[in-house]
Amino acid sequence: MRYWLMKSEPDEFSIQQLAQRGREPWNGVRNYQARNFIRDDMQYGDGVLFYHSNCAMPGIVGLAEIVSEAMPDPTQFDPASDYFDPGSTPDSPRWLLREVGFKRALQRTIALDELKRHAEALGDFALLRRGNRLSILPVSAAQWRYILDLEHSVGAAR
DNA sequence: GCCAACGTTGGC
DNA sequence: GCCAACGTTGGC
Repeated sequence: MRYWLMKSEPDEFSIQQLAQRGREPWNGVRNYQARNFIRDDMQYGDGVLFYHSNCAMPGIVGLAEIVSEAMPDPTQFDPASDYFDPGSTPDSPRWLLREVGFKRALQRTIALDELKRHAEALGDFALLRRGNRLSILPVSAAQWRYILDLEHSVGAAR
């Protein structure tokens, strides 16, 4: 079992929307490194930190899990989609997705700002690397536990 | 809205 | 294969 952090802009798709729908095909990933994670490294049942990006308080807002195998992202074949990729064919799809299932919302947002203050304890964390723009990134078991412990601490005061 | 960082594209 | 130009991400 592995752990991941997946970013979403709350204006596009929020943890509240995932809570309502229960599960969601995670379409629109158009980065090869993230695609390789989806294809090669994710497994059914993996844990997901749901992260809100590009918003007033970026941070981790919920927990989810991977609930499907990798499958072609249908939006790559749809000319009307923002994610349309004319270079991809159904015979050899370039972009994949997995479905993500809602687990729970966190009791409080664990903000990026707070995570930065725990950078030393978190160790090498892809989210905190300079210039990081990956929308799907790996989380170690130790980082997963540490972050979930933060949920119940008064982290904002530190 | 700004802009640093990064990935992709395309000319050569 | 190099690299400048461009587009995107995402914090601030």
